[in-house]
Amino acid sequence: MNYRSTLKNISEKLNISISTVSRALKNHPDISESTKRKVKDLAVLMEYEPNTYAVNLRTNVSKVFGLIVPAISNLFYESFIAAVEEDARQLGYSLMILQSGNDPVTEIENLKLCKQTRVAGIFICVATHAAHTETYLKYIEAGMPLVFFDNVPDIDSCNKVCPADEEAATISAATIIKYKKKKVLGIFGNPELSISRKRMEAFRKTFAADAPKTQLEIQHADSSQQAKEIVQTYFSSKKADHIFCMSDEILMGVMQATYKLGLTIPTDVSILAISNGFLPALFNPAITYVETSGYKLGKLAMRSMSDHLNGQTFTKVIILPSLLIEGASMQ
Amino acid sequence: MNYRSTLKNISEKLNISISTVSRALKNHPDISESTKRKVKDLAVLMEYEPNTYAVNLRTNVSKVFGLIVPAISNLFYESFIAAVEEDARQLGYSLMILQSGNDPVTEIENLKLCKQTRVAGIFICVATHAAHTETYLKYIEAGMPLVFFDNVPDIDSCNKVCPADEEAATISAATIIKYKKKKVLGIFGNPELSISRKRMEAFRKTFAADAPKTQLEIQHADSSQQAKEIVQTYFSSKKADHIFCMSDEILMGVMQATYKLGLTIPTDVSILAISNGFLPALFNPAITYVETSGYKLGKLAMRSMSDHLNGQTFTKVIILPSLLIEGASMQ
DNA sequence: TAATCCATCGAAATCGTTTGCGGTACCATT
DNA sequence: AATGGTACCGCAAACGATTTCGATGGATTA
Repeated sequence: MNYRSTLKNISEKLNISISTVSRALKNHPDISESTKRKVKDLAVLMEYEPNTYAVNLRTNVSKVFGLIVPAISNLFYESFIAAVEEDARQLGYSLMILQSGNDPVTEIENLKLCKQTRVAGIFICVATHAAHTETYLKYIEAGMPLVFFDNVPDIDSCNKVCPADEEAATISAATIIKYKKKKVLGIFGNPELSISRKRMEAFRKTFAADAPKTQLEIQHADSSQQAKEIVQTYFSSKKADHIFCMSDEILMGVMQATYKLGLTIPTDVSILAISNGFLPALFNPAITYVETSGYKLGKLAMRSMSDHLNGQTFTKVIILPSLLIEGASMQ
Repeated sequence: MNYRSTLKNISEKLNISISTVSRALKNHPDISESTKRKVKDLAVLMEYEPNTYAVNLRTNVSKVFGLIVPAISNLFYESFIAAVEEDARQLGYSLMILQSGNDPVTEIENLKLCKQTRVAGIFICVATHAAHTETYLKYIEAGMPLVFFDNVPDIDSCNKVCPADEEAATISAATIIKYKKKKVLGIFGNPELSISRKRMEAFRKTFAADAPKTQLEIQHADSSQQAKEIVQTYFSSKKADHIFCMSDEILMGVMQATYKLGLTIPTDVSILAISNGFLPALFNPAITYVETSGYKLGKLAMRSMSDHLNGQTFTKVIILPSLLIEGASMQ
């Protein structure tokens, strides 16, 4: 690379001072048009590009956002990342993406790395078992622009963007009730996750209120494999006329179990999931789902970040509304 | 953040010079053990962390890799990224991820950004219609460590890691021949992509050599939607006993078409795909596929990058061997 | 005793950019 | 002729870390 193209370099060739070159390139009013022209022309010719590190060192801010997720290989995060990247580019920022592997220790390392890199802000979906409330608070109090998304800590005064967990579960339950299902198997994720808890409680509550006679069985699965086993075990003794899946991962396991069991959808059993939207369209019949879009959430997250960066002091919690997308997995 | 913790800061509190502090923290032999202790203790206490920008400005290298992909939301790239991120972390590097959106202009912008950021190296999967051979060469000649992956340009002397395109297609064809399929519909991606061309040619060649009497029809699809339409149109007039899918995206469209057409797999039509492995397991029956793992490719890419960084001067092309994973979509 | 050596440390330059402040020249007013 | 104003531009000090080249003082050796 022509790393050798610097302000000093240009200034020497033009016999003017470094400051003048710097100002000329920035259209400073102090500099005459003729000088600006000469400088700019030479800068283009020499393929001048400011040294990011020198700039950052001086200004102490960088045009980079940190983004921490449990794992990149995930339909939801993936689309979230894509959305954030799009908007970041628009604003002249780029993205440093870090995986925590759902490990609290790695998560902290990643946060440190972001701090070291002096990122302009951090998007973070906290790890399942991470309860570093103090750590997060430390960053917030130090003025680091922080936007939590999806799985967020129990901190009041911080910026969060979340899918409407309760609403999604409520809509799900209401839909199941509408179809007059009597025996429902609801599979949720790890109960230590706030998402799982919130969804489950809202789910339960809706049934209790609107269809108390429904036979409701709640189970928890940590992986799609577990979800699959739950369904297989369940159907070996009992039968349900509906299976609800809290997430894409669970949906995957459930679908495989129905294949194995030879269950026809929706006649033998109907299915409804909360999903990002990619998987449901893959099956036949298409699965009816309540959408929680990672992409849309990403857009919201960036807006929250921008607001913060633009000096908005009060924190806020943004909820992404849910949407029922009808497939053909219910009747 | 306690950005105020600098070498100068520490040196003042200890009444020693900045240089001594710097050396003490780096275990320089010139510094006495007692001084080292004092410095290190205070550094920990003050949560000292070197200013990355100052370091980079001085050394002119950063511990960041650039990674450019057409899109993050893609099963293959996603797992590739995950693998690279894992290894990068191990080596103390982090990842700057950029999407080109498959647009040559954006791709160049991203390359520039990488250059500006003085990344330690770049992983890049070039955009479909990108033929900036000169641009790539410029970077290579300037000494920028570059590793091309998956979709690579036609440049000889550069580092590439690719799935074994020919081999994957050859294995696919051989498998189809083994099952004695007579009428095969092969759907490939955009023919302008070297991947598509390579796979198609190898595919054709195998049939020509080993089963010349097979009725082979080749079609191209740019999206899963197109793949779906191709199958629907095809089956409206003719019938095939096998459909081959060059990629996950095509597989998606094909599967939806078979649903629509009411085709049973593998009795009505058998299916084989080249895939990352995620999708095939989702269907019932599971799709037989030839694996091209993004994850494994990511590992290889990082190895190539490391070698380059460690002074290996000769370039090389690494091919990731293919593997047939038997599902139940063929009989 | 003088010369040498080693262990410890500091001063200062350097990386490239930004910016406050001051300076020069020139023209227009009184 | 003295003053004020304006348009341009340069000096030099930051930003924080690294590193070269010495410097110092005490211990060792001839």
